[in-house]
Amino acid sequence: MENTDAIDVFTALAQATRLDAFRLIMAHEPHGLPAGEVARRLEVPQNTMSSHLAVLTRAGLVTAERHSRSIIYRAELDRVREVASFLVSDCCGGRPELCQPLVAEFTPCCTPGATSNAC
Amino acid sequence: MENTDAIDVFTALAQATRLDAFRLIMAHEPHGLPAGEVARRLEVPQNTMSSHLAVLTRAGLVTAERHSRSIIYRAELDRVREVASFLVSDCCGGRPELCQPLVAEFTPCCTPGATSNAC
DNA sequence: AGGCTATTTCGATGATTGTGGAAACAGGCA
DNA sequence: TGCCTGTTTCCACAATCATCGAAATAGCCT
Repeated sequence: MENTDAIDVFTALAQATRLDAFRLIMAHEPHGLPAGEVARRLEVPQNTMSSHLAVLTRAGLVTAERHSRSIIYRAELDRVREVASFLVSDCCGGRPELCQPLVAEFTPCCTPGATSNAC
Repeated sequence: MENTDAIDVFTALAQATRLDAFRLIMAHEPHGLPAGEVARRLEVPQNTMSSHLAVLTRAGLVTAERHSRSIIYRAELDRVREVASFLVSDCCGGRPELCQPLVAEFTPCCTPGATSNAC
């Protein structure tokens, strides 16, 4: 993940309305939620919410799919995982054993293909 | 973790210089790095870096400790874990089995006391 | 005390961002 | 076609933020 991608993600989540929107959308995985419903539940005008959803979309945190007249937004949880891994990727100067178990949950032991908790 | 705490963390990381600074400090765990050294390595004036480090500190992402004339900054990786857990805490409306394995690395299986990968 | 180094605080400037009214666009239905 | 609903784009204003020169603070040394 590029540095600028991570900044887009953090910028997207660094705003109260957007953070609420993302968490609301995430709470509705895997069904998703239409844009207007997000605006209504958070009591924000539709056009304001629309621009916030656009920021979340550009950051890769949600995806939009048209369904008749509504546009359904769904969370991209892989993106969260990517950015978390990015943050701790070169922790401790490449000697991860130094900062275990702080990063234990982010890196090898739970990723697909790992064989044990012993990383 | 409060909603506002998460926003402070994301705001702190949503800026190129601060993200670089945090990752640099994290790369020097557990020894830490003096403020001037962070500024010098990232080629940023000391006072500019000082205000950025203040933001990171207020967000709880780093801690400062005076050591003679220098002020040593260290990363608070627990804070990263906290905010990651916060993000996925009510994923899928409290039915986490619906979005496994997306959140597998964040939650139970690798936390202290867990007994297996089978969460 | 005086001088030196490391760091922070103050203050001002230019740039970016959140917000929401108004208008435009897209799709369904009569 | 015309009308309605859901959503986005355009635009402008107020507020917040990043940057950095200058001054202030903190600590060590002679």
